[in-house]
Amino acid sequence: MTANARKSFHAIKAEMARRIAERVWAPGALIPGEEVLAVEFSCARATVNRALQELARGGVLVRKRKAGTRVALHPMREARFVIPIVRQEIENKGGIYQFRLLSNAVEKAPQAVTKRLGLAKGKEMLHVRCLHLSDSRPYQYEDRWVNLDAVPSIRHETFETVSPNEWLVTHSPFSQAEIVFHADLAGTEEAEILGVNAKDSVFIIERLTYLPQKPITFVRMIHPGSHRMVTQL
Amino acid sequence: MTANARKSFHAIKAEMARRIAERVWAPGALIPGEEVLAVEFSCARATVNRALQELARGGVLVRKRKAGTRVALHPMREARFVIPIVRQEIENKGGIYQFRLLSNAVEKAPQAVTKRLGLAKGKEMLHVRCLHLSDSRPYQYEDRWVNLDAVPSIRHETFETVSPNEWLVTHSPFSQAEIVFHADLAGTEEAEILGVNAKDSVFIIERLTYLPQKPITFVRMIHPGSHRMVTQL
DNA sequence: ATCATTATTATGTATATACATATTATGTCA
DNA sequence: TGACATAATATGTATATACATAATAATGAT
Repeated sequence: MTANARKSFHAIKAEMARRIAERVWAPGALIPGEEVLAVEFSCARATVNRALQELARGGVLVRKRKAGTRVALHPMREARFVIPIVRQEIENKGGIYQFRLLSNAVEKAPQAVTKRLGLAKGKEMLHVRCLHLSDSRPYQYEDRWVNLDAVPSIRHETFETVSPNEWLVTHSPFSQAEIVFHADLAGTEEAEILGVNAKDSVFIIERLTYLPQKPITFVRMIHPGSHRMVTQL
Repeated sequence: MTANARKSFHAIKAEMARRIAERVWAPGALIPGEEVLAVEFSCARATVNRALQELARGGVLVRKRKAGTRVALHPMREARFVIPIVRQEIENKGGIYQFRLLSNAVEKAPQAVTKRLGLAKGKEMLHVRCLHLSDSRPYQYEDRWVNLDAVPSIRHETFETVSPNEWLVTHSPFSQAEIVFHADLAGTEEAEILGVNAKDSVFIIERLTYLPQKPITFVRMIHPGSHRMVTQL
């Protein structure tokens, strides 16, 4: 049965992962070539190749042409966070989602923003601030600056029914993004909006999005310090 | 030239990404089937398949058998953080790495730890605390509990030259892990160790690692609030 | 010996083909 | 009409084959 069992790349990948986990293939060791493994697993080289490539992408193997494949010495394993829109995030956790628009105006952007986006100092941008609530309790304070040149149509949006977050997701694509996580202390304004004490810790996610050569938006998403971002790997 | 240009799945993937970004393929829309695309790009279906699968994995496409492929409506794009060992992280940033062992003893683990790992309350575990420095300045305070049943050989390790982090990476594999990010205020002890003021914000990464059915270790990695985790996508 | 050139080799990718599988659409019978 | 079996279909995967590419090893000329 095992001899002629269906040899899917999943099974092969799993078996190879096991060998790595159980040190049959030790860290740093060179593992057999694709041809050899294909014979061992009695499958096509392409199948082995796919399994190996996925493991390499996961960071447990390091592959180099001609040099061969070896077990990663320092498994810089990648943690993958899925970043959904806030509404989904809240609803997935079983909360009731609401949001409150705090302000929506065209203003001169502060230098911190224009600099990050590579725009001219003092540029007029759309500044939208809103609060996302889960079960009527503050969940995330969103402070967003939008480049009007990139998304001119946003100028006439009122954000009465749809949050800027969601509006942008469905109206403005992006091709590149930079995400930063860090911790900070709540300022008095932030604290008041989030309903926490000033000088409490907050968890901040900053996101910059671009189209090639065109900055679109800079958001600071501020969570109370109790917020937890979880991922499995 | 374009007609007979080499049609790699990379190019095809890029072109499809462009179409999605520029709304040629709108969010939620059904895109052509693999066969059709293969004809359009004049390549094999397998090549189109690979491009589509990678885009689906990135979260911009949603595929379902028989139903076809459509552009994700709410692109829950995944952010991928590579989590290297601290030493590498510091050295990559051009800093000089050092670490200081703060304590290393077998103790009864607090309930917060045993509970998270699914171990018996009051279990004896190895408790190792150390400080990682970048250019002689505190970078990360590592507070770790290790399940001695899973890694008995760690008992006799002194961690004089190699940090517990690195020791475990090279001596104990894991197959599953859970990672949590959050923000908090520094306690007096943490503040002193990290050289920051008590009640300053700190950025905390918690990691639990397991082998199937066997908890290995629980670590709290505490950074000064100024720490930033960055990723591109 | 040193350096440039060439062969070798392991991985990377493309292709045609075949079959598997999940899901939807269809049709049949009660 | 509704329940259930059946066909149709798009994606998913496996395979043999061929060639591309990167990196190393071997070779030869100076």
